[in-house]
Amino acid sequence: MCPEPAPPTGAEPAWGVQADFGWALGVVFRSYLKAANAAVAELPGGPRGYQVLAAAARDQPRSQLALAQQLGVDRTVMTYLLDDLEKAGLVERRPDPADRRARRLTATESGEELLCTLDRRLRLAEEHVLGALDESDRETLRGLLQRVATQVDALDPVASACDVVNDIADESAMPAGRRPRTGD
Amino acid sequence: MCPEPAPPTGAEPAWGVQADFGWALGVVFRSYLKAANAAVAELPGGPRGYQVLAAAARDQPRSQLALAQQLGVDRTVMTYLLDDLEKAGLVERRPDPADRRARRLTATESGEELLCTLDRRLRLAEEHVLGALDESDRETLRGLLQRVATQVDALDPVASACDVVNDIADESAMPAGRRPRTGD
DNA sequence: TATTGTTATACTCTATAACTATA
DNA sequence: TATAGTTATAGAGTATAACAATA
Repeated sequence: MCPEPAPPTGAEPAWGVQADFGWALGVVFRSYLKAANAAVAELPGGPRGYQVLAAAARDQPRSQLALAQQLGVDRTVMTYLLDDLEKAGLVERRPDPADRRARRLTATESGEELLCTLDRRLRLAEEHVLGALDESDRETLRGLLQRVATQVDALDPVASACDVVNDIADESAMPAGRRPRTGD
Repeated sequence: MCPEPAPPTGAEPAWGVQADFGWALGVVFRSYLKAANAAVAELPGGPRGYQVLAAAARDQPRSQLALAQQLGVDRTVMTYLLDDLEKAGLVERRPDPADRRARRLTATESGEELLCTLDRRLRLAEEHVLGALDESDRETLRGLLQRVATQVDALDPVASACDVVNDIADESAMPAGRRPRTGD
């Protein structure tokens, strides 16, 4: 009395959770995160630090806040991240001549060098995670993820996907008597 | 002097991070996580609670520990999760007749009902996240993720991907003078 | 008055260690 | 002695709120 996510073959034992999108996405993400973590372990801030460093080197963000929003982190976290990266001599905070409240971000030479190395390692980590696929399928997966991510990011760089579910929650009938704090 | 991830077209401003696999994967994952969070917000333990409930209903795990390992969570976390789910009357811990240390897990009727509803909502959340793709591309993406996840999960249900990077770290030349605590 | 960035504080999540009851 | 489960404690990561400087 519930269509169950329909296991691919139906013969294997212990399917259940394993058959769904969320599970697969989570496994792949955590696996990549683990590899990426190891790849950039020496960098203050880990993978997040990498994104900040990469943005500083290539996007030359106009302010800490702008970068924080672009990466979907709190602006206070950005402060800590930059403190550590600057202490390590990888990025610099420079005053914005146009707005003395804001700070421009740039990568030092040392930062750019390190970024090169990290890029190479991350590429290897990525290929390790995608080990199950041949090059053609990897390209396809990368492309599809890119399309989804781009749209999601365009719709709402950080939040999104959340309001929708409020509608979903209203639409779908609850098992009666169980409908706790919605504003939680 | 560094091959840079090669922006797709090369004309757009502010590419950088946006062009890489890790970024796309992270955006998609967080977006789905947010939607899933909202979809199962009323369930103790959120998405993790859902996975436990689903496993209890469909896999009938032989022990808490077995399920914890299958889901990649600490066994202490499993205790908290089950405490809350049991308190809500959704799952039951029953003594394993074969091993009086272990507990069998089953979903209550109330739990199965709720699971139905949540499955439906998660399906909607998933489709919302994949809004950029037509049905055919969604199938492709699901299939590819499934293949990658299955292999990753088979190689190492929890860890994996980590040792590899130790090799990577050795292989790749560091910018000299910068090679902090490896055992961190 | 609103905004950028910083600091201090509190909260959540997760992991660690110690304990029990079984095997 | 080793294992399943629980509990208590500590740590990392994150968010909240208050503040200073500037717009």
